[in-house]
Amino acid sequence: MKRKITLKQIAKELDVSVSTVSKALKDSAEISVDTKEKIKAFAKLYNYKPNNIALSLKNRKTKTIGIIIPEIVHHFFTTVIRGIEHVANEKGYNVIICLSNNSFDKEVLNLEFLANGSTDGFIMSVAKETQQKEDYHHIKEVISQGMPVVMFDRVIDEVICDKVVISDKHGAFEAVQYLIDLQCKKIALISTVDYVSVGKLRTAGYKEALTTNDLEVNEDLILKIEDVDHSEEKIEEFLKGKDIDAVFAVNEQFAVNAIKALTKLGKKVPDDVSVIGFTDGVVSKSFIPSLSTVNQHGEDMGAKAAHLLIERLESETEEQSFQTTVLDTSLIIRDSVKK
Amino acid sequence: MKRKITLKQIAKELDVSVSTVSKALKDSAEISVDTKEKIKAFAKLYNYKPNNIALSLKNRKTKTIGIIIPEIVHHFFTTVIRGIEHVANEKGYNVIICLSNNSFDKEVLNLEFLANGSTDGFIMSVAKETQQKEDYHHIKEVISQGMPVVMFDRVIDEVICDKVVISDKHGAFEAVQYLIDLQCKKIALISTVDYVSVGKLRTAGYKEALTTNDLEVNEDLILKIEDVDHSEEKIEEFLKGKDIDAVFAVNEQFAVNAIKALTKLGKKVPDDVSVIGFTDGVVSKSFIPSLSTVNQHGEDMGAKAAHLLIERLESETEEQSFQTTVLDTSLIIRDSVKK
DNA sequence: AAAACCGACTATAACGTTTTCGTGTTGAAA
DNA sequence: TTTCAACACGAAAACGTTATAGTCGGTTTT
Repeated sequence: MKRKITLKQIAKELDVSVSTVSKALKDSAEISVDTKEKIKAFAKLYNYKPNNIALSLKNRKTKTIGIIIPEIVHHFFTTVIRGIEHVANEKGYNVIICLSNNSFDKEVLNLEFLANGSTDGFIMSVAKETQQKEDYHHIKEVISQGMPVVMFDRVIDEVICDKVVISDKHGAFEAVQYLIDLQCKKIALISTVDYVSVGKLRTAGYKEALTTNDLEVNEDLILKIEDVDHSEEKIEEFLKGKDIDAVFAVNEQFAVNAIKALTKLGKKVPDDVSVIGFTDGVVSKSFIPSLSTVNQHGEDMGAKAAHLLIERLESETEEQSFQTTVLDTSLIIRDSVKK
Repeated sequence: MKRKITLKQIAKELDVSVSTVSKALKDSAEISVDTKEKIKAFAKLYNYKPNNIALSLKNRKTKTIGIIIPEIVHHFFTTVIRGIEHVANEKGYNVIICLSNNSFDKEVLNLEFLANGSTDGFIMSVAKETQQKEDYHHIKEVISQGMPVVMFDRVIDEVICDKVVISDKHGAFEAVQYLIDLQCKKIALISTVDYVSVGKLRTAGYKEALTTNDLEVNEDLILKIEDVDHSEEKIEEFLKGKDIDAVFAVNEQFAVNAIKALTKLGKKVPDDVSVIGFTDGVVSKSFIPSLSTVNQHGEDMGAKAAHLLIERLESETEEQSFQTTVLDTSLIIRDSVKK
């Protein structure tokens, strides 16, 4: 087993100083052509590559981006990661991914740990529990230490940093407007509890669409789900006996479960009830009927977040103005709505 | 903006040496109680945390694991990541994830880069292109440099290292056996091209189940798909006019597409044709009819891989015996097969 | 009272780089 | 011959730690 070779070892072998080796490999003009060639050849032979850790320590930058997300087994988040990873790689950065599992404590731990030299900045979507607790000291802390943070999707108004979001409210508005244009009048909403920022915003969009069209907001037609795991029963129970002609759900799973429940209850989708979901995942395309959804363009979101972060990392000036980029959603109409 | 504080700064402030500070914070007996308390209080006040990079350089270990996978927007791989992340975290390791996007070149780059000090070892599933090229020098290279590598799912026999796989062949065998037990006699197989190791193994399991039960292997009933993106049309074309009573597909997508195609062709699933897929993802549960699948237990796989890697990282002795762990699959029977 | 010991520190080296600032040897200009 | 660049290289510091090996004043041992 050959260990990785270092400058020092090369220097010793060739009987020159470490500085000479370093300079030679950087093709410095200070070193004679002969020596340079000799050193380069030797380095190539032994496959010398500078040690990243040593470089990180010296340069005080790691060229890695920390990503902290609540969940990894999650289609949307993975598309965001793909977007981040793509531009990060293009710009010579690596990504190190930590999962909060929606736990506040784990988010704090991850952030603190990565902030101690492991990364140059963060891209994160905060944990559900964090949003619930409304405790953001850990994020503010790393920001105050000079680490740039870019938040996406689940962002915190109170924390001042760059953000990338979609127009949740507007996306929901458009979806509901589409349903209204189909002559739907009794549109149910299946949402999450309000402390999840996106749930709240999408609910707002739903309500706005109704009132804009002079339809009444009927709280009986709104279901807020706390526990995703038992959503299926909850949704079925909720829809039972309800007189509705459309359902707008704030995520893919809820939409699918709604269709299942409706089918069970003897209603046909899309003939009796039209359904639109949020977030375009694998299920939407495959499902029968294929699901109409609000596409969040996760990959674009990740790419934008990465650009924002890297720009900040590489700008000399300590810009104090932060921006919130709002990405458009797009409505994908498939078979779950009337034609 | 307060920068992160260092030992040196603390030492200067309190007018002691750096060593004293270091020792005090480690609660060394060499330092008087008074001094220790003073230093600890100060460190706490300024929220001192040792710099990971410096520690990594000093200790020659980074306490991070590199994960290299072909794709991130992929249910199975994310479950594996979750498994890895879980045990890694438990053992005080971080994970840094790189995507090969199924490209050989990118896999090489990632591996080379991470091997230069960034990680202590690797957990990887090789890129499709790598399997096709059969060029594994990059993996052998890092192994020969003393970096432990654990391969999972798509493993390479030719590379000597720890491996975690599922019993692809046996899983396929069981699924097909199940179909045979249902009295199915004309079972089609939808697989991938042979250079993808898992496709090959699952095909072998399919064939073995047939021959064990004295059924003939009919190559006309076997479809090998190269390009996943256009699988839907390919599958429809393949199934058209075929007289079959069951389909076994080597992944979730193929199974779903098969059901769709069958439905289009006027056949009922499961009444006319039973379908079993491989890999239990989100679609399987949601789909109507819900899909029977061979569950791969991705999370267990990740956990096992992480355990293997960490064990090797932390064992003093340079063990030369490598093990291949074969995890059992389990057949999940849902509505896509006859009862 | 000399020798040994002890308590409480400090200095130094090391991990692998890069970079700034020397320094000794040429060859040429003065 | 002296002076001075130019050249080719080396020494040392720095990034932030930790571990090993001092150091030094004071107390115990005999």
